[in-house]
Amino acid sequence: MSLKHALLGVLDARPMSGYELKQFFDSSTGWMWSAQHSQIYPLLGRLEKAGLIVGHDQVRGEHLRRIVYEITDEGVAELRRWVGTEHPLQEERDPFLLQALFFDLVTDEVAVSILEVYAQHQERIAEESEEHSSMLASGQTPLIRERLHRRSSRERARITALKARAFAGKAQVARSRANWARESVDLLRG
Amino acid sequence: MSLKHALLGVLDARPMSGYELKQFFDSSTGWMWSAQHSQIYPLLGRLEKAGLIVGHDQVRGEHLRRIVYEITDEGVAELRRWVGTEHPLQEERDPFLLQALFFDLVTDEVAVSILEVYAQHQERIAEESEEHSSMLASGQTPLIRERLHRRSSRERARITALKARAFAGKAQVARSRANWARESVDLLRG
DNA sequence: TGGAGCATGTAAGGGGTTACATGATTTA
DNA sequence: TAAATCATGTAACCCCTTACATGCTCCA
Repeated sequence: MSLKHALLGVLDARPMSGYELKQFFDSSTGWMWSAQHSQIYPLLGRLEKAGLIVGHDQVRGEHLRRIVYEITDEGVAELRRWVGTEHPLQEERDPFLLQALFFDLVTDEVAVSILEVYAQHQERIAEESEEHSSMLASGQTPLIRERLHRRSSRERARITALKARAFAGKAQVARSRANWARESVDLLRG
Repeated sequence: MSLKHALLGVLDARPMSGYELKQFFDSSTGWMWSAQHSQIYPLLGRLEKAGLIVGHDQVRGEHLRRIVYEITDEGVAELRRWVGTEHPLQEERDPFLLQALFFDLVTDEVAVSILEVYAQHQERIAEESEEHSSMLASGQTPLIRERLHRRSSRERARITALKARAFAGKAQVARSRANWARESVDLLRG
């Protein structure tokens, strides 16, 4: 139920429509979670039925309608409960490492070329996450500003520090994957 | 289609039954992939229908039967094709980092306790993967011995090096997650 | 006026987990 | 003889992706 709590977590900053949520997920390399709109819209409906969010209809122009969802007190309570709970830590399942496990079946050249694309991809994620982390630390992303709006300065410091930490984690993992891939390339070229 | 190629990759070392494959996946913290038997048995049937593997019935005692699957030449070709292909690199979706992103909703104590369990879990994965990596490097796991059976010593060196590298990657990622969690604990404790 | 973007939905199908179900063989 | 292990299957359900489907509004 990660998407559920990803939605609640964003709506805890400010009310949004399904369309806005989708755009937010797509920004900065998938934020920390992502989903297709076909998954978001039905889930928003279910969350409303469950009383965790409430939707308000808005009209733009004559007929273009959208539903802006706001988190309820129960929604915040559910999010807090989920965050404060230890969840079973599932097995790592990394399709790329599975592929790498069988690199002996292809030539060094092929393996190197696949590893280099992977390394670049992970480096991009690492850079974007580092960037996002420092933006959060200095309270410069649009959403963090809204989130901090009615908080005391003590709370603000804690919130920004913890959000920045999470993205630093994403960055570190990506950096470590990239380094491993670069080392592997060096080894194969050795 | 990762499980499909995980199965082919193991069967490329030696023939196995569904039951043995399941046990193999469960050994050493989920190997590089894992699956429930309810997913394995039907898939083996489909792979046989597709001609990538062939099953041979065996009987133990009077009535206990099992089906031992062997990879075919087409199976090896399919595995090689898959390994030599660049696959779309999907978004990172780490449920734990999502949870960590909202740690500001709980007390430092709760966050620390959750982070410590996570750190221990990742450290265990790192240790087991490092161990497995060096076992592979020295050709000491049961499966790698079977895999190397009919290979030249040149091939053997390359195969063990690459398999060990893949598990080294798993270890590095887990280590990096554990380090991040420990750093986070230090930060929260001030 | 046409195309990009706004906005929301449903349907089909694959991958994965949990639960249901059955029966044989070995070992304490 | 009872429990652990061997051994294989099906069914229901959830999450996610891809595709199908519709209509409005703003701007060049």
